[in-house]
Amino acid sequence: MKNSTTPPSDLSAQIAGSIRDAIIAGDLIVDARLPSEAELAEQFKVSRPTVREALKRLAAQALIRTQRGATGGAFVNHLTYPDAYDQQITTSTLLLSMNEVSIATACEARFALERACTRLSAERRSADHLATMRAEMHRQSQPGLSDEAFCASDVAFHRALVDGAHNPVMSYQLAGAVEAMQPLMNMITFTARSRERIVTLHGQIADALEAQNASDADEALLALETYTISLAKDVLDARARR
Amino acid sequence: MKNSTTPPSDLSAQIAGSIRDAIIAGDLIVDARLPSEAELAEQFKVSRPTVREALKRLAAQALIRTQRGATGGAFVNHLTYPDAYDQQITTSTLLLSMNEVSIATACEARFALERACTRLSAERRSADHLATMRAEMHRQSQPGLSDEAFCASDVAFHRALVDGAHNPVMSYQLAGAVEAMQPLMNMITFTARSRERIVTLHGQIADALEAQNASDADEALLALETYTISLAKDVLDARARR
DNA sequence: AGACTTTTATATGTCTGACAATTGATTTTG
DNA sequence: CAAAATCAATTGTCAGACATATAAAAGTCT
Repeated sequence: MKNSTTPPSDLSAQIAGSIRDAIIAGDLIVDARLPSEAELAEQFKVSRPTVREALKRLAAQALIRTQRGATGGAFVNHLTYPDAYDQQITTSTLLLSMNEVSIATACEARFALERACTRLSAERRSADHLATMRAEMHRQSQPGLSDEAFCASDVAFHRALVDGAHNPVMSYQLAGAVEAMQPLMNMITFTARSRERIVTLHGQIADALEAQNASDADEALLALETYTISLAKDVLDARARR
Repeated sequence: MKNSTTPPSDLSAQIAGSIRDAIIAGDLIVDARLPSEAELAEQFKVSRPTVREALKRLAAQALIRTQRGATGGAFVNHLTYPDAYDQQITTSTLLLSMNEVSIATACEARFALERACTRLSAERRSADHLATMRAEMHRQSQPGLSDEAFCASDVAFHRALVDGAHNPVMSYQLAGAVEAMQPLMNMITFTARSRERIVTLHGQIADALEAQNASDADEALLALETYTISLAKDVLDARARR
């Protein structure tokens, strides 16, 4: 954690850094109101536009929110899980798309992390989660489903698996891993045959969780990982031959 | 992933969203130069300060970088792993500190995710990673080490464990989980006795990885999780009695 | 007195116009 | 031809102004 230092230039970055540090250090607690832009400008000896640029930087990270009006101003934001999800997903998606991460590497990470949930999910999954998983499996079985819709349903299935662990921190961490994969997965064309196999494996996972059998779920996830990677490999090979 | 919509207000947020979407969609590739601020202002029918606020938002998320001078401008940034780490850690730290996440929940998530690495780490760990782990264990054994330094060394140990999996996506995902725990861990006072126990468990983990025995490493990690949670519980109980 | 309306103060949101600083490209010069 | 001076384009910063939203205060009517 050393993102507090800023290069000598860029006053707005320095100011944003100062305020961010104050928030992280706890000097500014949640819902505390920052001084007005005019006051900040005076404090930091800069103009208001510069202060505003700094505040926009913080707003982009969901660290503060602003409100207009008489009692308005910039307030330290309560970072909610959905806020954090969004950032996590945006960052992860871009990271994968800009770093030539192979599908194999991404899949390996994703399924390894998902397997981390099986113990807890097998123990704690509620009827709700099982129902969601079954419902998504049903959707995945429907003919005429577009590849994109199939992938979206796949994500929903796995989200239910992860959420079944009833650990919000884990759900948050894995949201990025699972959802960021979607653009990569969308490159794959799913045949009727491959969909059938995937749904079968999903069924095994759901069954194992319902029976609270973590190791069976692990095994099915591992098989799903292997199968997904082989599907992706086929796509890439076909593309290379072209 | 639905962070593209923006509330009707806040022109700079709308513009930032437009550009962000263009980047994510691939319309703007890495290192592509955006139009100058003046041109963007004309395109979006707003003033330059408004455009600048939008660009600062994107810069805060490391989506673009700016350069001054004749051939300067805003360029689509190559999001590197370190960039992503920093954001991940900042977000995770704030999320934990602002949502009354119990130490037990955070620990559970962290160790579950770390156990996801043991299979791969046991298979692929290099001599380098093992050496780092041993070195950190040695540091942790030194008397007179502050609690903070002990925690920092603990983080380094676990980072080596995670990096041993040789999967950068996984390292990135776990950087947040491990480092974000540090502020929580810093609340714990480590006695000589508890340090000894932790180092022993670290030794078991390192030994298991060296022997490429994943399940032993799993077991040691589980024991470490249990022990860490019990230590934290003691601290909280003591604080509650006060 | 109490409820509704108007005013007012304060804050952010946006615009205009200007100048400073940086930096690559161009031109000039030795 | 090479080094130095100049130029041009672009971001960084500033000052001042007006627009707009919003809650509190003041005023007004019943």
